[in-house]
Amino acid sequence: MSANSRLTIAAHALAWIGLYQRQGHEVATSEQVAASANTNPVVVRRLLGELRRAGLVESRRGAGAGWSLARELGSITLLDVYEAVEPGPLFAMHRTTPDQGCVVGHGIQPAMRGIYQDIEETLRHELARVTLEKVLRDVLAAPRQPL
Amino acid sequence: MSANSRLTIAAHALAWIGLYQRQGHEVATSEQVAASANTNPVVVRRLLGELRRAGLVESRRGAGAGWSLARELGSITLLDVYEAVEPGPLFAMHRTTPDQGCVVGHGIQPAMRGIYQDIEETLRHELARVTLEKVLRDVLAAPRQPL
DNA sequence: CCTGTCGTAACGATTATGGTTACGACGGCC
DNA sequence: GGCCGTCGTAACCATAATCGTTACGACAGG
Repeated sequence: MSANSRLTIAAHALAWIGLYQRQGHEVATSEQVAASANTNPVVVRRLLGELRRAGLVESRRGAGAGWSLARELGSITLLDVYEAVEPGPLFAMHRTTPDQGCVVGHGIQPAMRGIYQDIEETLRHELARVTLEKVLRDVLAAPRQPL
Repeated sequence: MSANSRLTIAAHALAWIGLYQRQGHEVATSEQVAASANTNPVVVRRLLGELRRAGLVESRRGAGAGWSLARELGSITLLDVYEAVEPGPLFAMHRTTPDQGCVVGHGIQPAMRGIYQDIEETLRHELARVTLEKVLRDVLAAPRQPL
């Protein structure tokens, strides 16, 4: 499917910022998040920008600038993040219109549209069950490095 | 997500072949299916080849060659087709290893892996609920062209 | 005014998809 | 045995998305 890591990186960023704020800090910088995710600050700023448009985070400019959560981790779900950073549908229709003179060509798109809608609805429901609070909890539950 | 149409075209091909066989024909050619789906015969052959590897269809070569179902439409589910034509996972991890010295960087991948596994399991369950028999039924139920 | 960070444009590398052409392999049929 | 239609598959290209990177203006606090 040529999956992408946008949802993963966005969740990583939110978890990082949430934990950082619980440690008493006001804002986190894209550079800090990028260092943790081992990627480029611009990639982080782009994704956080989409999360800001969705009302999940806020940004401050100027000196001492950075990012902060606009909502509690417990009130943000993976569905919120998914909708913020993943534009299109899960499955695509034909790139060109099927032969409308053929019975199958005529009926296939309405049929698949209905089926895909049900499936995506279920996916959204599953994503909505996972809060970023749970993500951070799972992150912190990972076994420590053995020495 | 840059969704693709592989599942859609594969389902289209199976429905077309199934209906064609119910009309008394032995085999269907990639050219016929491609005409209905309004794409190139090679694209159809490539997808049908993957379905053949999964044991869903059979192909005959030589004169009077073509494709036929290896199973009844009622015993093929969208999950079978999905697994045959969609290689990767739905969501990807980071392209590079996150900073293992950071608590979040260290725990994020195990955490997301578990969450993604649950979600994909639900998706597979939903796909398994839809048989190609139902797809064809929905296709034939599409409203006829009004004149 | 200086400095650190955001915001965003621009570009390139990489990858997946899908369309196309080409051609050998195969197997019924005359 | 040769012909012909179809599969099987390689090769190539166009397109698009993602991700990394560089660059630079905008902004605000000290």
